[in-house]
Amino acid sequence: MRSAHHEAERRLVLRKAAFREVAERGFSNVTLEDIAVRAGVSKGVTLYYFDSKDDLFCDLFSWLIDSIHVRMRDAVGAAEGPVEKVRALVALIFPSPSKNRAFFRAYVDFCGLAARKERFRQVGERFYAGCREIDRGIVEEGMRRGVFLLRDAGETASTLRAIFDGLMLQWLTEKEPEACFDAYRERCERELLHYLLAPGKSSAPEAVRTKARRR
Amino acid sequence: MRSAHHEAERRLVLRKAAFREVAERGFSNVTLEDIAVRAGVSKGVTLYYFDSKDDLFCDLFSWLIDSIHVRMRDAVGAAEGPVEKVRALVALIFPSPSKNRAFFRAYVDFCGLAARKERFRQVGERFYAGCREIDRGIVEEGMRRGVFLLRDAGETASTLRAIFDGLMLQWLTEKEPEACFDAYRERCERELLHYLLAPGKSSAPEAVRTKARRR
DNA sequence: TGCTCCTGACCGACCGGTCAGATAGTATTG
DNA sequence: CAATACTATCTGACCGGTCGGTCAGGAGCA
Repeated sequence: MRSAHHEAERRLVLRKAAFREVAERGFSNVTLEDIAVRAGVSKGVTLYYFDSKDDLFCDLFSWLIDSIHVRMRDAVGAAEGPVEKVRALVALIFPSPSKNRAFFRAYVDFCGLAARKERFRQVGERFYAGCREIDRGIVEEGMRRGVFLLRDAGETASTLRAIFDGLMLQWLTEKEPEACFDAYRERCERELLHYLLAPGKSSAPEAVRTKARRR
Repeated sequence: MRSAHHEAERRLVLRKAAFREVAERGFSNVTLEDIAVRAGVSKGVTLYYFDSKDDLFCDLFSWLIDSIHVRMRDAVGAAEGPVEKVRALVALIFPSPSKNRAFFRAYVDFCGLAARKERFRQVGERFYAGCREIDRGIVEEGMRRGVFLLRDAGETASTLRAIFDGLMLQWLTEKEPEACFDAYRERCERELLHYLLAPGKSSAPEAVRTKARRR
C-alpha cells in the first residue's frame, strides 16, 4: 500500500506546518493557504487530506498530545527515583524559550477551542488524563519510598500539572521571556519539589539549583 | 458635563455586552454586530466609542482585571488571618459554574491575545502584577505569624496563582463542569493550604473540608 | 484509458471599518 | 413661544478585503 504511507507522510507535513503557523498567528488567524505555503504545497492539498480546517487542527492537537505523552513517559522512565523523575519532566517541558513559546502559544489557543467546541474538549480531556496518569505514577512512587508527603495521589498529580500550566501562562506574558526563561524553569522545579517533598526528607533544595542544566 | 457621564455609561454597556459575547464565542468569532445587538444598539455605535475592535477588547480586559483586583482586595481585606484570606480568595474566584465558565473562557482567550500582541500582553502583565501583590500580602502575613512555611514570598505568591489558573484550565475541559465544580473549589482550597501551611501548624486539613461552603 | 494526486481560480459568506445622513436634544434668535 | 440653527449621538447601507470550501481540470503513472 504505497498510498497509505504517502498519505501519512503528507498529513504529517501539513500538521507540522499548521503547528508552526498556529504558534505564530493563532488558530483564527491562520489560513489554509498559510499552512499550504509553509508546507510547500498548494492550498487544495490541505482539504484533500483533511475534511475541514477544524478537522486538520483537531488532528494536529491529537498528534501533539500523543507525542508529548510519549516523550514524557520516556523521560520519566529513563530517570531514577521520584525526584529525578520530576526533574526530567521539568527539563522536558522547558526545553528552550523558542520551543516553549511555540508550544504554549499553541496550547493556549487549543484551550480556548477546547473550552468551546466539544470536539476539541475531548482531545483536551485525553491530554489531561494522560498527564495525570504519568504524574500520578511519579507521585505514588515518591510516596511509596517515603520521599513525598503522603496524600491523595490523583489530586497531587493534578496540582502538579496545574503548577506547570499556571507558571507557563505567567511566563507567556513576561516582557522578556527569553531573559527569564531559566529562572522560570528553576523556579518550577523548586516549587514542585517543595510542594511534593516530605518535610525533613529534604533532598537539599540547593542541590536543585546546582543540577540546573545550561541551555 | 452630561456627555462625559453618558459616554462612560455607553462604554460600560458595550464592555459588558462584549464580555458576554467573548465568553461564549471567543474573540475572533465575535463580531462588532454581535456586540451591538447584545448591547441593544446599532453596529456603528461600537466604533463610535472605540477606535477599533482591538481597542474595545483591550479596554474590556483592562476593566475586567481592574474590577477583579478590587474585588480580590476587598475580599482579602475583609477576612481575618492568612488562612481565612486564602479561603476568601478561593470563594471569590469560584463563584459559580456559569460565572466561572464565562470568566475563564474569556480569560483563556485573553491569554491567547496576550501571548501574541504586545498591547494585550501589557494588560496581562498588569493583571499578574496586581495578583502577585495581593497574594504576596497574604503569604507574608502567614509567614510573619508562623502559620505558613517561611520561603520566598514573591515566588510562593506566583505559585499560588499558578495553581488557581492551572486548575481552571483543567476544569474547563471537564466533561461536566457543573457536576465537579464544588469538588474543584474544595480541592483548590485544600491544595493551596497544603502548599502554604507550615507542617505541624496544621490548621487541621479536615477543618478545610468542614468549612467548605455550599452553593 | 483510468487512476491518484495535485493545482489554483472561483464562489459565497462574512466582517471590520467608513460614512452620508437621520434623529433628537439644546441653544439662539426674533 | 415658535422658528431656526447647531451639535452630539446614532444608524445601517456599503466597501474592500479575506477566507473556508468547491471543483474543473492538469500532471504523472500504470
